[in-house]
Amino acid sequence: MLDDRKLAVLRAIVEDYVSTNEPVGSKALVERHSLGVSPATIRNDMAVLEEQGYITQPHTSAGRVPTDKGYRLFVDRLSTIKPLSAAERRAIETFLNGAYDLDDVVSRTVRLLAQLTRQVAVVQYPSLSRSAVRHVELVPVADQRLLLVLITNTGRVEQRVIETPAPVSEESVAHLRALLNTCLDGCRLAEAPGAVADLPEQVPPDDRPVAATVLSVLLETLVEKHEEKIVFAGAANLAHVDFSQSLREVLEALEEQVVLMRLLGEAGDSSSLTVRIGTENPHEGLRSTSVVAAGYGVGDQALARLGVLGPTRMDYPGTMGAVRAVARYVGQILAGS
Amino acid sequence: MLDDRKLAVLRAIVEDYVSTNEPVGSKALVERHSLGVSPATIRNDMAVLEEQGYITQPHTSAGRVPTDKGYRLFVDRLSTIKPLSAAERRAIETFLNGAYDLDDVVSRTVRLLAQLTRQVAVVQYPSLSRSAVRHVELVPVADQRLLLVLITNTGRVEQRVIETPAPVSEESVAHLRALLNTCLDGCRLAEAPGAVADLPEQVPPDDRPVAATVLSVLLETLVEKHEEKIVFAGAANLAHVDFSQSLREVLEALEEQVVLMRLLGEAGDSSSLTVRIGTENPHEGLRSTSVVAAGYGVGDQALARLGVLGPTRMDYPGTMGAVRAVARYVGQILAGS
DNA sequence: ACTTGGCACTCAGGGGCAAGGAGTGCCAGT
DNA sequence: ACTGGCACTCCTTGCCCCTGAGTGCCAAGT
Repeated sequence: MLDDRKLAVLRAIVEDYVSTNEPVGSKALVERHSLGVSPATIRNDMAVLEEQGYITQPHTSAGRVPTDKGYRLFVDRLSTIKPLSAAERRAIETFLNGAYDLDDVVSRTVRLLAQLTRQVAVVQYPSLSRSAVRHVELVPVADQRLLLVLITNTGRVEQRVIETPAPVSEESVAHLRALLNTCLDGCRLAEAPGAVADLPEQVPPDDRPVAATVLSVLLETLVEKHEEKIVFAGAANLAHVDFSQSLREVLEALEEQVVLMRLLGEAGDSSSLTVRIGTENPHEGLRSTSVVAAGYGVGDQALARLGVLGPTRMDYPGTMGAVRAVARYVGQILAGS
Repeated sequence: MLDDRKLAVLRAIVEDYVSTNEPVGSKALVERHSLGVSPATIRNDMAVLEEQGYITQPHTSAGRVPTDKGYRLFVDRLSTIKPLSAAERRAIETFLNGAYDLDDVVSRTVRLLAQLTRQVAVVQYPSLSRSAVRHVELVPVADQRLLLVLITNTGRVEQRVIETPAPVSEESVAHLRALLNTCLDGCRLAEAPGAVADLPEQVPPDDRPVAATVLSVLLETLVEKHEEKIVFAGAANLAHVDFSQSLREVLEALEEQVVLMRLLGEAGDSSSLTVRIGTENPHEGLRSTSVVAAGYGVGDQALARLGVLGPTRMDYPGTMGAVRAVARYVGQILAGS
């Protein structure tokens, strides 16, 4: 029902509109792309495309603008992900290689991605529950206070201060620490509750209340909290775009952790690259923005996601290329550290 | 040279302009404020105020608008800091009391301040070099790898992985850890280099290379890095303000850590409340914004600063009240934890 | 020496109007 | 099935004029 030329017309409309930000007319199209037919023919094709809902005109006697549905078709069938230039690859490498801890990796990544795409970048911290334990440390800091430090294989470090119900001896702490490490070493955090289930039994009866407290804090830290740590950068890039809706709504959405989380979507396997266009987004205030997101992680399994948010009128092939490249590279960095 | 009535006129102009965002004329002034004189008189006063540079008119036949100099006079001599309402105080308390670690305190604070003032809030993490050591932990995580964890009296936790030049025994680590804690306990980080200067001499010769490595990493962590960790929130509040300059410039400035740091100014004593108006700001892109900032900390000494950025046309008394209240409260929270 | 009312002047903002131009839909011809 | 021609729509721009808010100045009053 849509022959090749109509698809080519749609592609041309998307490309022109993205680069000029102005409704594109039939005459301009034949001039800028060598379609080999006359404007009138294009007009007929456009009428069909409009009827099917792929494009629309802001008002009679204006050119055409792609609809969300039009962008969707473009992304799915009419475009290919554009690989980064050599210079861009080098930039990623040099910029990310300087990072010295997880915080630094994430903050560099988000700034890099924002700069690369000239849009708003969003990066989720590696999910705790999908990471594995590298080391658990238990340090007495006061009479009835322990510091719990948890280090994951993604370099993430969590700490919590624990108030113990009773004073604990150095030896008890050492014993508990050893037990914890034995139970948990290399264990995925999501499986931690199971791994420590029978731990209390291995503790001397006197220390059981303390052990219970420590365990409950530990599990709470892993499961409940921080699952949703997420940052963004590049808000300045929104400023020169004129949204149909208010810029304020978009900024507000960006400052809500929960919204950001849902925006990136669920982490699937590492290589998944997803595009959400306009109203496909799960948030009201982002009706006129699109999100390009990818999972990243150390192996096949994605630990978390990162992506880019911009106007629906964005350069999808280029953005997808950048997001994919950065996601891969961050994965390598995390694996290597 | 400026009699009482002229000052009253200036105050009225500032207040009206802040609330209406429109140049204020002589007639409107006498109507809204009971000045007891006629518009013509006010006009004469205005002419004087304009000549002296406190107000200006966007164009002939428009009302007057305060200049930076006018706001400065207003802040210095014509206004008093407005205390928060009981409801606002309660809001601060309940919102901040739920925090469970430093990250959480800071992120809650910045969001709270943004909401309270309806502007952009900026909060600097407690400066490392001004904090004191509460505990140093040294954990072997692999054959030639140690994890260094540093806990400060502000609840800040820093960690670094250290590659040692040679394998280290458990005992050596324990010994080194004990030494470090003896030297550093309660010590201000800024004084740490002095405190550990003679530490290598107390280490057995075999362990000296390792000790040296650990020390260099420790000092590097304290001094070099992280000094400038800083966050902001509430960018959405900028959206409905129309800046004379581009919004983009402001957003860009906000995303530069260095600029933010200079914006808040140097931490002085705890109670200092500073206001920077328009061109008094050290950054080009922020010519038409003002910053209200205060130090916060556990004792008299400020550990860091926090503040608010908004258009020069802001409610100074209210903003100053909010910033001061939040700064005090955060200090209490940190001291108590 | 201030203060005041009166008055002429300035200028941004908005409505109305016409010209220009980009783009469309439709139709008849090839 | 494509194309050229043509009438039509309607946004945009520029222009003009008017209105209203606000000013500066002056002369008179206290």
